[in-house]
Amino acid sequence: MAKFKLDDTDHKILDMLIDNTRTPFTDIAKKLLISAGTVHVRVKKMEEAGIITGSSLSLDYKKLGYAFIAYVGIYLEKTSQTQFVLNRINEIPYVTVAHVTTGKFNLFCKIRAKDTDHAKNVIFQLDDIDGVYRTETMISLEESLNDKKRLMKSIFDEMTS
Amino acid sequence: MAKFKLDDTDHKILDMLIDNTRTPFTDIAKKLLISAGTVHVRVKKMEEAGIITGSSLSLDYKKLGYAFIAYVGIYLEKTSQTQFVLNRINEIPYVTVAHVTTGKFNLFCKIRAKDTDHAKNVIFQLDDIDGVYRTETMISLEESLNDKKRLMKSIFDEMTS
DNA sequence: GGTGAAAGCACCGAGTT
DNA sequence: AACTCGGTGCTTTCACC
Repeated sequence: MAKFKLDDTDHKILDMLIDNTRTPFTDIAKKLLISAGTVHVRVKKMEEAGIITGSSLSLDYKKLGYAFIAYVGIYLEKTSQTQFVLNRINEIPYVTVAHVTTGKFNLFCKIRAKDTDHAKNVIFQLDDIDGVYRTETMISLEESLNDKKRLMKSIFDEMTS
Repeated sequence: MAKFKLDDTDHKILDMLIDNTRTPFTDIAKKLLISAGTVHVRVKKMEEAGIITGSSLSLDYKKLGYAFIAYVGIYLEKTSQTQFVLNRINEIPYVTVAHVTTGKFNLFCKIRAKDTDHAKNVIFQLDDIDGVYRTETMISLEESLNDKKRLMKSIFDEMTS
């Protein structure tokens, strides 16, 4: 888990790829005044180092009829059940991410559903897992994703300062 | 925001691209026993319809020294300040996503930081925003992302049933 | 660690069925 | 809507710096 050394060029390559993984390496090369081969080698190295773990499509879930987002906090009967419950949670496809947390809840997850009825169904599934004592739901009325470029820039500035 | 009609072929194309946006269309074509041109046309249509909104790199933030994740619930003095505070929140690069919510909190966000010290700093920034009455933090000890393919499959099964 | 050129493919539009 | 096909341009490798 050691920090990996990224130089200015790596950073600029990531910056151009982060919001469009299909940006041609030739375009990147032109902009950075290096050869396309170099871009290729550097991307490959970042992949091998595990910095770049993959590339994923961004889909508009609203257009697919899945506009409902909620966060569900989960209280367990005993913390020793954490792993078991986490495994059960991850079997539910409508749970997009789950966390083991400190604070109020033992577990915490984000769900994506069609509508309130569907969400109710998912939450009932969560409630029904053995060891779950109680759940608490927060419904998202509006989601605003932050720019990944901004975070990258901060991480990079931090590295080089 | 109407549902878009995706057939089995579209679904299979998305399925192959969702975890690797650089999968060659010729590979997809071979697997689906259609021509690469058809794959191209269908992807383009899904882009035009706004189903596919983009593609993004997945990075290992732990390897970049940003292993700390927390969720912060925000109580406002007045709900009329929601938009103002949301805008301020989105200026902080370490906030990766923010939501307007019902339930306990008025706003809810996810932060990514280097360590507890850094997180403290980010949370103090949130606390300092005009109109924020109080915040409540849940620290993630472990994050487990769910497979996007599984959600896609469920969405698709639902569409065709 | 970078280059530039060359070979191999992929992309993508035009024309056809 | 889907296919084929060809021009264009991207990727990837390799000998060399």
